[in-house]
Amino acid sequence: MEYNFRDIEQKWQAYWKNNNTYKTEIDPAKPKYYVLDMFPYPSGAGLHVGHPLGYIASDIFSRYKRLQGFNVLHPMGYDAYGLPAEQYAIQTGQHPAVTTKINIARYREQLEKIGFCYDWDREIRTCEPDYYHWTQWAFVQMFNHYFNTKLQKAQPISGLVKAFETVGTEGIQASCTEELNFTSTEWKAKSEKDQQEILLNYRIAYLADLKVNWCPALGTVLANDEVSEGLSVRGGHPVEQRVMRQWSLRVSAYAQRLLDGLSTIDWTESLTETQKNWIGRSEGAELRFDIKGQDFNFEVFTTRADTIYGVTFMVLAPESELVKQVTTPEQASEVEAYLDATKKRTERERLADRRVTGVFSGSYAINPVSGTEIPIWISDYVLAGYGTGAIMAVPAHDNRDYAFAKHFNLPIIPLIEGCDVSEESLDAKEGIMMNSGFLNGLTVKEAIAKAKEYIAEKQLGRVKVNFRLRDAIFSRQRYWGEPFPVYYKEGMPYMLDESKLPLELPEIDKFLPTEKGEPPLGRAKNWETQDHFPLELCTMPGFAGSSAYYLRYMDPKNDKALVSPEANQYWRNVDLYIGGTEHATGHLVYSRFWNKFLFDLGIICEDEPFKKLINQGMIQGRSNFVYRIKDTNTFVSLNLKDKYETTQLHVDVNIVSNDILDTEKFKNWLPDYANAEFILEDGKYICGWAVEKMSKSMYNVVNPDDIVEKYGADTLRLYEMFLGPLEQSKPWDTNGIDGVHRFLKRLWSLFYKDGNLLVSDETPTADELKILHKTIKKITFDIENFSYNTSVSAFMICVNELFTLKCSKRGILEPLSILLAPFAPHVAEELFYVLGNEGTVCDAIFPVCNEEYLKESAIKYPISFNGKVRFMLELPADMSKEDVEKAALANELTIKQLDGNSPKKVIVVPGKIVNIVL
RNA sequence: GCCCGGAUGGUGGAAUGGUAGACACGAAGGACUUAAAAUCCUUUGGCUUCACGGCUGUGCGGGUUCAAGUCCCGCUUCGGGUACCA
Repeated sequence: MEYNFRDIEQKWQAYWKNNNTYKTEIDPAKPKYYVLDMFPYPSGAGLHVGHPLGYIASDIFSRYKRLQGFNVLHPMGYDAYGLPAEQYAIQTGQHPAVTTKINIARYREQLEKIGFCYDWDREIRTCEPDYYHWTQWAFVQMFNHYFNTKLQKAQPISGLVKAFETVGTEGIQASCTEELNFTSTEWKAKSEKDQQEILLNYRIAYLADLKVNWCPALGTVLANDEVSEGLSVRGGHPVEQRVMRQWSLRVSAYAQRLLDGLSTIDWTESLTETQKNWIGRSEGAELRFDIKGQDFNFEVFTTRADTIYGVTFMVLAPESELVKQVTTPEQASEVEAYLDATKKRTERERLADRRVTGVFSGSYAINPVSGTEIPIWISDYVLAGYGTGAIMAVPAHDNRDYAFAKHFNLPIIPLIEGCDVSEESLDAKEGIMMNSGFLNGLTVKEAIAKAKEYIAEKQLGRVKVNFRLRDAIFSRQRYWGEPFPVYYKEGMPYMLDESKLPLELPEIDKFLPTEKGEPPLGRAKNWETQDHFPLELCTMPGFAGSSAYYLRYMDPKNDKALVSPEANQYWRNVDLYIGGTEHATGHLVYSRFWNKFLFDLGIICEDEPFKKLINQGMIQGRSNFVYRIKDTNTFVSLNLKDKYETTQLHVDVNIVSNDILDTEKFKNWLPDYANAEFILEDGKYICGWAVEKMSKSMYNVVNPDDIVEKYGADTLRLYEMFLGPLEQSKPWDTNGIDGVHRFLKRLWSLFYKDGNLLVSDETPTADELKILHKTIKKITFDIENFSYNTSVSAFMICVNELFTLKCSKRGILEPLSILLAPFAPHVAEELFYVLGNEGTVCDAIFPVCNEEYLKESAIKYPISFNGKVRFMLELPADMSKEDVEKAALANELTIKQLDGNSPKKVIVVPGKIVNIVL
């Protein structure tokens, strides 16, 4: 009987479905384990072979944990809202809900073919009302809470209102957009509208006028992580800065907790680093500068308080509100012109062209420490959104200030002994201070500390921590997203009552903005409350639905709550999360924020959502090339191409095998090539190759369905793991897949020969047991360490050795089939079944290594001289160190090597090696 | 610029400081076959030797060590992230 993977895989996939093998329920008798994949966006292109890499890895771990007796939660769903479906809808008129449904069906079909152990009863789709009900609900909670900076947690906004009523802003410790000051009397005197406006300054979900990334091509604003180098991450369209009234989430309030939490979770170092940089904590001082001849002052943030004596000018961001106040009448027209010019420049232009630009405001500030007068300039190299939007410039020790000073011919005062600032600034925090009054003679490090102390003591400012992390802009002027549960009364936003949730996405006639330029929801009929208050026209961004989806899997059908306390307390949080690094500063920040917020509310019991996180590498494409001789339809094989003048052309990798082109398929591939002729080498056409991004245009996309069709799901699973370390990026190269398939056939041949079952009940020999237990040990270790490529090797070695011994004994093959089940579940099920077992291999018990079987009676010692191995010497395993040394020295080959000399030293590592130093 | 991660045969890759190249692909040779496929066996880092063997070898240059792909220092180079963040 042949290894008929098609029948086997069909049979067991049907069995799993019919027997609910992967249905998961709360079971207090068992320890839980939650394994999660980053759920996919169901694109129209379907899955390519890169997608399953992480899914296979998590599937192996899920199955392994189950075999070890854990109650494993391993769900899958779809991140179903998003731009591509809507762009497609604009082009074709096809409703995004329809295309999304089709795409999901395709994904599901592809995923099922690979044999994952997902509990499909828990599937979620972010675009379904019973799911986004809870996205909207969470938003309402964020609106109703503020962040208490003293408690470092979210608190009901009602508490803040109470405080305003009794003491005003006195002693308020709340994260806010801007510092406000008013008394309780003032608060009470305000209109409802004004009070609401003030509360927006504190709410965790708030509406505010913000400088945002506006993408005209997509017709929407984007969050910081959705923009890279002035272009939208999706589509690569230019992005410009605009001030718009937008919903935002006060993620920045959680900056410190997001940072602290990183040390409590087991993520890769590179990922925690990326998040740390994104959060960007910097410790420094906020320093107050008076303005000459005026009765107001302003503050700057600096991490280099030690350089206060080197400040030769100040710079304000063009958007800073101070600009108006400091501009003198004489400079007004020049400043005006500059502001106009900068406004016209897009973010991209500013980044591409780093010319030094700026204008003098006409005013002078007073150095609070030295008392000197320093000019105040305006320049776009200072960002309005960071710190106070104003800086003190120290050209000698900051390269940006240096460039500015050189350009406008401003003084440069060096502050470090022996430094040369004639060509460039000295930015490093090292050296001994000079020209710095009370700081002279100190090291930079000491000076920073002393200066901060001084500033605090003299009340010139205060010690301050700044974060780079910004609030997340939460409005999108698009259709295909969650509607906000928001209506407007006198222009102020109010939340819908929870009983009105979910607020369902309405139908519209066209997926485009209205003639008035409103978002697409402006087209919806009766888009208002029962009392005729208008509803919000924006929808939520992509990360809204993905921020708490892992919680919903715990209790996906609950219509009373996001997750019940029982389900949450049992499943707690994700034990193992596998996905790509591209979410490092987006989803993985927002999810942690969202989780912490719900934790503050007592809805969930864990402060961090993902305990352990592994990033699978990207699967790159491996493109193949053919070489057409110029002006002909003749193609020349790779190693002969240099003899001709050729053009390199991409060829579909699916008609190439082991870099050999199927010339007949090539002729049928594209009409142009129907009459192609070939110059072959050794009767074959060899293609060139290169590693490129996997994309349609490179003709290097490989569909997992094709691999499953040709080799079976088990081969695909094993091969994807065999390709290399999980976390490493690697090209998809089908060249090695035959070896993995051969392995399965060889395994099969231990069970069957010529259609007869070979399995016997004979007692296994010591050698056979050693092979088995060596493999158990290795596989267990490798799974725990996610070293799946070496596991596959270990299986191959095991089967090769059993094959050599012609071992078909049940006592070996049965544990082996269980061991293999996480990796190749279909064939494992079948083999487990033919061995006479009932039910599924999923309910078996993972074999445990018995060290007794691994004991060796003899060890082959490599005998090395000065570290170079010269020969092997077999000695009893229990021989003492001294006896090993004696035996090694007494050996005639040693005597020959020594050549009459006596060794200087002999190193014996018992069980390992002998090194003789000459 | 800054922060991470790499660099090992023709290819993918393996190697708790202890025999570098496991396992696999590819290639070469052979068996079976009318033939092909499939399967099985042998060889396969480089140089050298009839052979035993020897020399050399993990991007480059140093160092630590009885022993270095592995640890340390200094480079080269390729990926990834991030950036007027004061």
